[in-house]
Amino acid sequence: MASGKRDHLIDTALELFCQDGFHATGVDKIIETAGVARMTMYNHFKSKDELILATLRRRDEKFRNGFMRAVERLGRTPKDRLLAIFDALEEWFREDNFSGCMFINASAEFSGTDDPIHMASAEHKILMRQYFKKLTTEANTDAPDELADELMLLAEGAIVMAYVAGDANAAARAKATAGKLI
Amino acid sequence: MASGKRDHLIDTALELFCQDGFHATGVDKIIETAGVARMTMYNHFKSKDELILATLRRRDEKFRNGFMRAVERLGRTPKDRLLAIFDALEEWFREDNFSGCMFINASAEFSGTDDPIHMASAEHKILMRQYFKKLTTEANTDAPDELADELMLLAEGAIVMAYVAGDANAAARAKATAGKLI
DNA sequence: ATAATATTATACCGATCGATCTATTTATTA
DNA sequence: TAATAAATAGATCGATCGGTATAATATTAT
Repeated sequence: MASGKRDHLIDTALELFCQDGFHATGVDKIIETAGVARMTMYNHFKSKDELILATLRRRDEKFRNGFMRAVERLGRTPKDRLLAIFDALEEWFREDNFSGCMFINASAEFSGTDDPIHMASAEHKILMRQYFKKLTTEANTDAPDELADELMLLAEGAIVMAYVAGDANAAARAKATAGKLI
Repeated sequence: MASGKRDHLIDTALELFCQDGFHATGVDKIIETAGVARMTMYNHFKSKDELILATLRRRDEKFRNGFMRAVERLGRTPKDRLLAIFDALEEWFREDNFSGCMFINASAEFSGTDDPIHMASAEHKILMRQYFKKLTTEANTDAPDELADELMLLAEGAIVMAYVAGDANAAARAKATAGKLI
């Protein structure tokens, strides 16, 4: 069980980073919450930034997998799944610990385009767009590329409105708008 | 000129907060960059959070004014101005110091819905939406409320894609999508 | 000119930041 | 059981954090 501590550290940091942000979450709090010695953390991660990158990788993996499963659950046919995107968003927004998109938040704190953390966030968005394109392609839409871009804009817009403006109906409105475009 | 120092402090902090974020920007750096004594800052602002709130108020004022003037410049008729929204976004995205939406970034660092800073960010988005509704109403569109919401989703989505994913064409694609909805 | 106000520089506070070192103990594996 | 690796607690580091106290200096208005 060599990686048990490492996994636990990532999960703990993931939760704290989502709750309070990256700069606002100190290493002390992470290791104390994880119940792990300080050097254990620095054995697994060269620096706090490396730990942040590890949490982003895990979040991307967990989030995208969960999102894809939600879309498949909420939409039976390939065409239904295009709109199910926004039902999945709705479920996400209504989670009691919803704290926006971790990657948008990470980009906000690490603004440099060349910053590895910012780049990891960009990569996540690109992967989400790829998934959207897969959905539009499987649904046999004309111009699947264009539609994927449009769905992406609506989805990201809904995330911002839900989180920043506290708009609980953002997902539903984005869904209605997507319906017009499909 | 009692408020000269205060204004200068706000402008300086505004720039630094946009560049590096809120938690990452220390009070020391702000006063040093502004060329102002430490106590001068604490005479005008009770705390760093108060200074942050002041910068957000100024940013909201400056940004919305600038945005409205850009829309009027880029679109002659009320109907043109609906699409000019996205030309204004395009200009913004192409600024060399573009660092995303300050209010989205602020929400990322101050996640509590009841946090004054988060609430100020929410207010900005609400005011932007109100402006969009004014535009859709003046353009005599049917369902101006609904269209304003849709334009808002597209605009926010474009901001995220431009900043996080570095998508330079996000504004243009949002514009094309808006064209279908109008 | 005088009184009130604003701004200055500097020292200081306790707390926390990220990170390193050491020495000891606990697990794992050979 | 012996050798190896992982994890522990705790001290320590220099730097920075947000915020305060003080006393001298400018500025402003009466």
